[in-house]
Amino acid sequence: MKSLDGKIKKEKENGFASPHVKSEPEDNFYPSPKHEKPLKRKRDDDNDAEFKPKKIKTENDKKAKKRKLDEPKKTKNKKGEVADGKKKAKKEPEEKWKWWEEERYTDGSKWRFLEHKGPVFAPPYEPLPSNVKFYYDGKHMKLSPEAEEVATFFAKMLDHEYTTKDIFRKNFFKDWKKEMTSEEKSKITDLKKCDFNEMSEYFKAQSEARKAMTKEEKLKIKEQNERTLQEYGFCIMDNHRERIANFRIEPPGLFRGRGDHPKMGMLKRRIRPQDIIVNCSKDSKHPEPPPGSRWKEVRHDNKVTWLVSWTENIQGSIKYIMLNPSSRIKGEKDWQKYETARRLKKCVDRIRNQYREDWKSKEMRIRQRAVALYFIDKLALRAGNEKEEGETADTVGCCSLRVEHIKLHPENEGQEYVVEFDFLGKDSIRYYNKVPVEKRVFKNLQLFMENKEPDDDLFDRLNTSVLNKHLQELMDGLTAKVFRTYNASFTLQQQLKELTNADENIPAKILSYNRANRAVAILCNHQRAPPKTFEKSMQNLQAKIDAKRDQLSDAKRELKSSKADAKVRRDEKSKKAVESKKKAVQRIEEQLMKLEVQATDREENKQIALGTSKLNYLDPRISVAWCKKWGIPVEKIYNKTQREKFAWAIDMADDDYEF
DNA sequence: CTTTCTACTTAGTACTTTCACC
DNA sequence: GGTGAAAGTACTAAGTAGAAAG
Repeated sequence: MKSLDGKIKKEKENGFASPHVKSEPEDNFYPSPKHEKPLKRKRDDDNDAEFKPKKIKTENDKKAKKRKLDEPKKTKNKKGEVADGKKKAKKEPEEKWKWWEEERYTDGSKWRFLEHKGPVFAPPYEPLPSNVKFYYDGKHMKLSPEAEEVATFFAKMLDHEYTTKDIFRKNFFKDWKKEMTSEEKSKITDLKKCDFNEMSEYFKAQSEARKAMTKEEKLKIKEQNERTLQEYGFCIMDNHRERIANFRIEPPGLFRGRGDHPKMGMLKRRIRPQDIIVNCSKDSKHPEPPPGSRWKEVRHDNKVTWLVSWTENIQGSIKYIMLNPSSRIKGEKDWQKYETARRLKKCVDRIRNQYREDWKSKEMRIRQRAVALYFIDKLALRAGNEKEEGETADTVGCCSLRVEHIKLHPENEGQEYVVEFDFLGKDSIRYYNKVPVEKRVFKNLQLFMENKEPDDDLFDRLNTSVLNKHLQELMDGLTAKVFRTYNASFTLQQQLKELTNADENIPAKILSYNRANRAVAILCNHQRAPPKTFEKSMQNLQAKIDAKRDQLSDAKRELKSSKADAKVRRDEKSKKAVESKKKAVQRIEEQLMKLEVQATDREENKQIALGTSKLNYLDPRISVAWCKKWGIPVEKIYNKTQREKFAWAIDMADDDYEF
């Protein structure tokens, strides 16, 4: 039974960042070029933009435009753009297709026309030069190309800790042997006797050489990449040229799952044309397989969004090539997600009352369902599908929690009915939290845990499918994950309201935004490994602070002496000197404060990742509205990629948007 | 009903580029 | 103009959820 030291855990009081003021690293803000949007069309005048896919719904009375052919946009690279003249920041957006002003398909189909060039395969294996040798038991051994390739995968990871892990080594060795000739197999029987060092050194040298390339060489590569992107990185879907997210096939290598993965080290095999299923429209120009090869299959299924798929050999799951988040097909779905969350907002009170009632149910399954839902709602836990044991790392979500993952404290640090959670969630990220719960919940948990072993399911009468079926009855389209979206977005909106101070300048407001964002990230338990350079960069910052302090005391001393001087001399000049010294002191004090605040900010962000919530949980219209309301350029909040993904929100949200 | 399959979203990290500073 | 940190991007694993199969 796991008992964790109470001190290691991070503080996590359901979520809110401590309220210091801090400044963001950067503070050269351009004076808001006022994000002008000529009166956007209103999406709906009745009530909030309802987004119901699969239902016939004409976007308010407005006649939606037909999806018709407008010329595919040329996508120039940024360099080209700069070349063609003064910065015309405004020019691009105007010619962008506004898919959100068009009607959606209501028949479950995802497209009418789809044409693409197929995937880009991993480059073929290049055998090592003959001077780079592999040694077995101290003796040079020339490997067959197949065995050599797999050996290089291991050699490339030599510096990594996981090549020392037993499971990794065992899995690797087993799969490596499969690639060996029978001779090799009979010779190489012990991984410990394998010396990959020359190979490893060779790759390091290669990567150094790559870094040391001349400007011209680098540019050439860049141009080649750009050509590949233009050729394979886009497709035509319903008359629009859309960016593909991942048009390159995953190269072979050694699988590294996250956390304690039983399959780590296994060989991820090379994908060939005959493994590939292509999806496109019948009347499109079909992608050509590489000369001398053929596709596994070409199909024309417009009920799905993917262009290419293949089955991966580690878990046997299917991988897909799909479109970029900026595409219509992803954007519509994203928008819809937030509309579902907004519908939940309207009925969440009812649902909460209902599950509270259900805590008293005489049926065990209903009580379990109600307690689980309470956790999902209050703590933003994931649903917790069951997983095949031994196939993946041992992680859980709400429905799959086991008895060993919680501890009950009738009384803890002055609070009653505290539940202590400690488990590994998605990506083997630890979730640790101590939360006071209502007495009824507490009593129910005691009941659920009675006569169970630590590794028994806490909710033995519940799974995600049962839970979701129930949720579906409470609200159309409601599933467990909607609660995460809802609570995240709601928290952002509420925190922005609370933290934004009208009198503050733009950097301070952005700081507040980041704080609100951080509150959500904490709620959703979005963590990251502290950056490798963290300690160092923290030290650098501290050094800067110290230097600033010294500078400050110097300045103060000077001020003092100039004051004394002025007292004696009593002339204009020395008075002026005093004034300027005063100013200097003030300026330095300000700078010092900023640095200190920056340090706090960075410290607070050490293990918290803001990106995931920003990209996946926060209704972008809340952020856009906030920017508009306070005259903050959207660019301060969203970088270019993010602005492309959220173009719909940027276009449609007014400053008074309410989630 | 349970299990398996499929399609899609969400996730952290490694790598690459940009930017601020000397 | 060189360097190191920060920002941005690419990558792909790991989830959710619903449908199909057994």
